[in-house]
Amino acid sequence: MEFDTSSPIWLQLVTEFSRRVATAEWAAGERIPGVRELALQLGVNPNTVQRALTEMERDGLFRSERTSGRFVTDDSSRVSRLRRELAAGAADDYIRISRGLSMELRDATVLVDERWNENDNPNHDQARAEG
Amino acid sequence: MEFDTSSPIWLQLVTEFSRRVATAEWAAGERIPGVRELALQLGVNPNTVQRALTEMERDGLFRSERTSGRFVTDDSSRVSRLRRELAAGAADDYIRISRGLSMELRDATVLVDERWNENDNPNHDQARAEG
DNA sequence: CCTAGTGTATTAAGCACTTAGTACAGCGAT
DNA sequence: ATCGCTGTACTAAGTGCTTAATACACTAGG
Repeated sequence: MEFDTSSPIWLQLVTEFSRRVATAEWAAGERIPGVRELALQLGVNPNTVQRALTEMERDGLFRSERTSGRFVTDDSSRVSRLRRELAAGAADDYIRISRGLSMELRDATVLVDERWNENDNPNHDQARAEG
Repeated sequence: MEFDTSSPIWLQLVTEFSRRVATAEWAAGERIPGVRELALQLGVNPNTVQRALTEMERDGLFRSERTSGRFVTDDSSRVSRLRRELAAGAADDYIRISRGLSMELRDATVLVDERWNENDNPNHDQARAEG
């Protein structure tokens, strides 16, 4: 997996793991790979994976059984709440930036409409102000 | 100004200064405050402001005259390009996350519609997965 | 019993970011 | 000439992130 140097890797792992839980790629009640294996797959240090998972455990997304592994919470309502929060958070971020640019609601939704299908190609133009 | 501890302050300054240029809060050709005054207003170190402005200068957003100050570029097409890039970048981020959650285009646009007006209140619920 | 695999904890090193403090060159106004 | 303001540069200290390398307690399987 590719990581951005502009924010801590453990935070990016929280985002990725949250996505996996929210989409049931890691289903409720299921055991997830160990910290060492995840670290191998993701190309990071086990300590960094541990950091991310510990934070998420505080939020009730996982429970860890000290010798048999780590499991996604059984509470499926917790999972659907996570999914709603992730979507709402992304929308709010977009809204905040759009309003910061003095855009109108219609401009913001039209822009998403226009760009939705162009984002199939992973090599798409990703120019930013910070280049 | 409030800063997030999860990414470098100088990067957050690039975002904020870009917004100011894109909205003509800092108009094309206009002189902007010095690094020391900006640092005072923003509550950060002058070196951190310097770092952000130097990066943006590389992108042609500013020119600095060593003794009289720093000025927004006169090239208004450069400014409008910046504005388009900021909006498109925000939309692409939102699209990427939405698709990562297996959402449909209609769900994504409806969510922005629903949340647009609620984001007037700055004390709005900002719950995230990472707590 | 013994081995392998869990989560967890600790230490040391390197790196980037942030800050405070200081300094210098150049220009304009007095 | 002097003072004040500019951008710019440098050092030192502190902090957090990341990694490597161990180590420990516990349990399931052989």
